[in-house]
Amino acid sequence: MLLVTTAKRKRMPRAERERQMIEVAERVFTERGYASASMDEIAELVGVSKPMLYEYFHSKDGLLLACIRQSRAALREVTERSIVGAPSAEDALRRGLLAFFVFIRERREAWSLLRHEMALIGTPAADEIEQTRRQQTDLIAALMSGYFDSEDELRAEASAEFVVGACERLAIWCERFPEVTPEMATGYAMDMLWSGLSRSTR
Amino acid sequence: MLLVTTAKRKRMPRAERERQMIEVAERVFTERGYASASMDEIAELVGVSKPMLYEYFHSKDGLLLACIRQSRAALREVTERSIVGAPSAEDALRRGLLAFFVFIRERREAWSLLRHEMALIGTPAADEIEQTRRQQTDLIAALMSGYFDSEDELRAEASAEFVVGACERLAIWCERFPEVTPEMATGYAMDMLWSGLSRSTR
DNA sequence: GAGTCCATCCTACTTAGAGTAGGTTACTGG
DNA sequence: CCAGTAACCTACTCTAAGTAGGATGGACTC
Repeated sequence: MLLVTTAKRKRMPRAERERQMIEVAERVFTERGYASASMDEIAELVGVSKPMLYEYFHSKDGLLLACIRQSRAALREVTERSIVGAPSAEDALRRGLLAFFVFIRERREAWSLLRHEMALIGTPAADEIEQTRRQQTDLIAALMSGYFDSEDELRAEASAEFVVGACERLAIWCERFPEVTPEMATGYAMDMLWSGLSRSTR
Repeated sequence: MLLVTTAKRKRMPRAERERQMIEVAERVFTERGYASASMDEIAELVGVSKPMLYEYFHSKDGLLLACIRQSRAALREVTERSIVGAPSAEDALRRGLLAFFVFIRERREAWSLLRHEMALIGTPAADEIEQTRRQQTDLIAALMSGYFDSEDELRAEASAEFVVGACERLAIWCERFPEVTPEMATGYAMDMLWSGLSRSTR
């Protein structure tokens, strides 16, 4: 008998196994990076054979996509909750930003995963990725729409992309400076977004 | 004799061959995407054998990196030239933005390549990538420094990242709308950056 | 022209890892 | 107790990254 203390590998219902696989994959993708992560390793860590991964997620891209979808959903949830009941538009913006910068600090793996999206450009999953991203920008675009003529929808959408891109990049930058708190980051972003550069015309 | 009309494959000095390889690789990476592009194919299109690619660029990552470096340099050159002699800071900003949005429309391949950067996170080349990116933000940061207390260097740097991220994302968005001219994109970005959202406090 | 040196270039491999064919076993409801 | 099926496995194939070791054009001496 080789198995000594190892609890005998049990069968599991699909849903549960799926959750488990995503959990492990999230960790491995984050640690090794998408390209260097191997399906064999993930399978082994889950305690299951490789074909199971393919049965459930169809491809390596598919597995990454599932992880990303989950992280996006979590991020969206957090930001959405943060802005309900904000007394003003300015306040809603500030709260949303803070929620975001807190998220990227506390849910490291989730955020790291979202940065791997780009690994999928040029693959069939690219469209799906665009969808998950839209989730984010649509929320912002809705908030934005109050600021522009309702006809100029293009501008509202552009502005939403602008904000999302700005904050994502700022978030990546923050990782290099642990002393930059979510509050500080929010401050930087808020000043830029709300007041713009013209304020200090000296 | 198998070679009929094919001009006999000539030997070339290293520098020239290198340029040729980068040129081909740029095209292939852009068309197929980084992951789906194969070194064999690139080698064949160059008219050379695979070990030559490795001799010159050491790895697939290395080849991509070389392409990216070149594109970044081109982008930097264009934006830098555009702002010399601008009469005001506002004008410098506008000119720089316009130059950028023109670049991404006219130099499709170069720009597409820059979007593939993320494919390298988690690889040894990641640091180098960060360097090429810094090129861009440093330029902006220098412009920015005039707007903030000289002590608050952190804020200047953050703002530079903010601007770069915002514009990159906006540029990606533009690709989906051919009717959005570089001038319009510049307008959107300029309004957000210069005036901010507070202007329309209704 | 004949010899020699080295940078350019090649053929022919190894290896890692994505993805698959086809069969086996544990649980579930009758 | 006996299907029937969902969960699972072993043992492959195949593509593409990366490499070992050798061949060759051509520039430069003598």
